[in-house]
Amino acid sequence: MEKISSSPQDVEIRKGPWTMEEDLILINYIADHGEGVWNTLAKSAGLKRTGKSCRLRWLNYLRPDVRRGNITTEEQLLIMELHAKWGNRWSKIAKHLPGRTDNEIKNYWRTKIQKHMKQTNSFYEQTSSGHTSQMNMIPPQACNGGNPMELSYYPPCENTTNFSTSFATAINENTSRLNDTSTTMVNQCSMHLLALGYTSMWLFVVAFTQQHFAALVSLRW
DNA sequence: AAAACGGGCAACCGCCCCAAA
DNA sequence: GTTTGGGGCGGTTGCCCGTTT
Repeated sequence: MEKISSSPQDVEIRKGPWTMEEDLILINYIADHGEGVWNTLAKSAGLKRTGKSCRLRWLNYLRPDVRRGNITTEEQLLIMELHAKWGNRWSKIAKHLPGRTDNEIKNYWRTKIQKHMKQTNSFYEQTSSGHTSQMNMIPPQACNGGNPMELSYYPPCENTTNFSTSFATAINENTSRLNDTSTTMVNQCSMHLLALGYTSMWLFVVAFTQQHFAALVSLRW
């Protein structure tokens, strides 16, 4: 597991899990000197680790304000809402959850929420064939600011109020952005019709989700 | 009891950005 | 204007451990 690699300068770099001794060295060094240039810090502290490794260990695990333990329901909803807004911008999302790290949120999303969404998708495939594909086809800019002309996969969202707000905002932003760039009336009309299409589709999605909300929430996380 | 499997999570990797030289 | 080094970030890997067969 733990391995030591050597560079041409014969500097041993440790990899793998951190030991308690290493943790203590890092904590004590930062307590005395504060966070500085991480590469320099690693050398000065006598740690045979890269600066990046030290930084990661400190930020994700050793920092005193790191919150450990289960993600609460409030945090869970916030993560879903912010992910709907920003996509996989984990560090940005983490800034809104005090004490939580981007790594933790990322892991949580991948292990819990993505799993749940797969369950939800299979539920829809079983109960309403034909609707699932529409559920998943919403504009990518609602989550990541992508090309409004492209449709892509996005998982269904239970928090319809928050997500519909962000989606509506995205539609408005997108429409105004298109207005800025369109040079002809024809193009503008086409873009408005496109946005209108998205809005109609979204209204359908909301209605459909509300109709099946009881079934949705009955699914275990 | 033991092997297989799967989930959770810490840690690493590679890319990108930015500031200083 | 170019180079270089540090930091930040998202994606991925691999180990540990509990559960299932």
